[in-house]
Amino acid sequence: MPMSPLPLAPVEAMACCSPVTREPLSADAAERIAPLVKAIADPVRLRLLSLVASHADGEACVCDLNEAFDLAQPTISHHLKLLHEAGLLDRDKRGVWVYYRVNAGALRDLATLLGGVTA
Amino acid sequence: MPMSPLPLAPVEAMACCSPVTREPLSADAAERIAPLVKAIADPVRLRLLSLVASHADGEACVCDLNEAFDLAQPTISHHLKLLHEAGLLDRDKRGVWVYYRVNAGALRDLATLLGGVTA
DNA sequence: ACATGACATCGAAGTCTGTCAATATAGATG
DNA sequence: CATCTATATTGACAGACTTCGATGTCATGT
Repeated sequence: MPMSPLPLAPVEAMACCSPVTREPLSADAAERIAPLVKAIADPVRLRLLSLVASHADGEACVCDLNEAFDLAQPTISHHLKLLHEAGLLDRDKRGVWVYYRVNAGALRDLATLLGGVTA
Repeated sequence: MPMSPLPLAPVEAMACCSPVTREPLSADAAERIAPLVKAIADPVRLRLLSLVASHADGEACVCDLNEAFDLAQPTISHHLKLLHEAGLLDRDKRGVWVYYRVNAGALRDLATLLGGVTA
């Protein structure tokens, strides 16, 4: 399938980076940004993101992540999928294992968007 | 009621400010932070926050906000309540009108938390 | 006192979300 | 090929979320 019209990950579709507090967000922009924020609006996904980000080598195997939670494996898999689809986690399959690493740019854009430049 | 044990707005309950990407978030911390993120994980609330923040004098009357949306008044009222309860919007009733303004500190803490210091 | 206008609260309908058990897939190994 | 192991997908269910119309509250004006 050569360059088919894949749905962009939300993070790639962001107008990008003028803080939300600078000028009124258009309805369209809000609709594009909200799913990104929603992706991290869950305690499990926050911890997953945090675990992957702070893991040695900047990546973590699903097997490691599963152990960190008291949840069924499909549940973790589901949350990882959401984070991946939002563009916040990159996926890399090596052999039988799957490694996730954070998309630093995406996370930075998100922080900026939320008024980061207030400093 | 003198200093009764009011439930803290989520933003006041944050351990505060070490970026999510620095070290693994504890389950407790994640449970405290997630509701805050959830508060802005909706297109309408994102726009409300943005409208209030970018409004002249840094505050906006509910009457102004209602007009900006194609939604019923109770719906806007509901979203404003959520933002207020999360500690992101301050509420100030003057006469018949109610004015909301952003809690800049809360928003900044949130941005920092999401890895703002990545720069 | 009564009416009006601004905003909040309530209750209900429909949709979305988080979770699990069961099952599928796909690489490694015997 | 058969099997085991790591991860993903499916289907189902309970609870949470968004929205609305109806109603309540409170300050102001007549």
